[in-house]
Amino acid sequence: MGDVSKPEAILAALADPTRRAIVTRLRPGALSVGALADGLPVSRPAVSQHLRVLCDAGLLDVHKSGTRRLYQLSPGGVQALRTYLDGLWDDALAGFLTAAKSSPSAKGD
Amino acid sequence: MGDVSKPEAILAALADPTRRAIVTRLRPGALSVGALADGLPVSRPAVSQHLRVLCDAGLLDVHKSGTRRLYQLSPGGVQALRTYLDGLWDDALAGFLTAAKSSPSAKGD
DNA sequence: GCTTACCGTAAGCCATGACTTACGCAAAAC
DNA sequence: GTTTTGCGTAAGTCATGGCTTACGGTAAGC
Repeated sequence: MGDVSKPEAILAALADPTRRAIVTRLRPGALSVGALADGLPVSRPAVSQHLRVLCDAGLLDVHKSGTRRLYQLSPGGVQALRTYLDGLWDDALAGFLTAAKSSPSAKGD
Repeated sequence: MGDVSKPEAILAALADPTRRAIVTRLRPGALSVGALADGLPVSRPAVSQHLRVLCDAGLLDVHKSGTRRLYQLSPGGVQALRTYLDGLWDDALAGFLTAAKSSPSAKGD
């Protein structure tokens, strides 16, 4: 489904505080929608909508268990963002080192 | 200034497409506000506002050079988000492995 | 000193999206 | 078969925030 996990979608998904709270609550393990909503300050339908966004971004995985749906973190989505940040980190560090050379700043070079 | 670089602020900052475009344009090296806005489909003040958000999140560093201000990527901000994702990845993988054991899935085990 | 270049800030407008209630559907319980 | 539980979807409301134009302020150029 949403296994492409583009960094843009993941960043957009993790931008919302409620969605980050959902992700945090899912870190210990999978939870049903009701259990998830029970510890959040929003209604259950709101949680469902957020879960859709998170799943669509590839951050969550869902599997049906009887009448309930268990949501859990998907390593693939997290990995996609990590890869993006690795490249960004590389460029940021290179730029930092370049700037360090250009600016004396009396640090001893 | 914003060297604390909380993951929440960084995620919120990187959620906007324009701000991601700014970050992308800064990957090769530092740029002034005018040069930055010149390659973006928004006005210069809009870029200034985005730069403020990015700086506040700890993702960008600024240093004055005459009448212009050079903005560049800050490794610290990127690192903060990487650290957050490392922990998230750890939990996601653990949950994935636990689920793999619980669900036979008739894949050969 | 005056002009020009470069930039940040303020005020206002408008679209995106997060939340709510109401509804419909599927699977378990009995 | 009927009821109950658990969940997703639809429609509508309202706040957040991204964009614009207008303005003020500082450093270089002449």
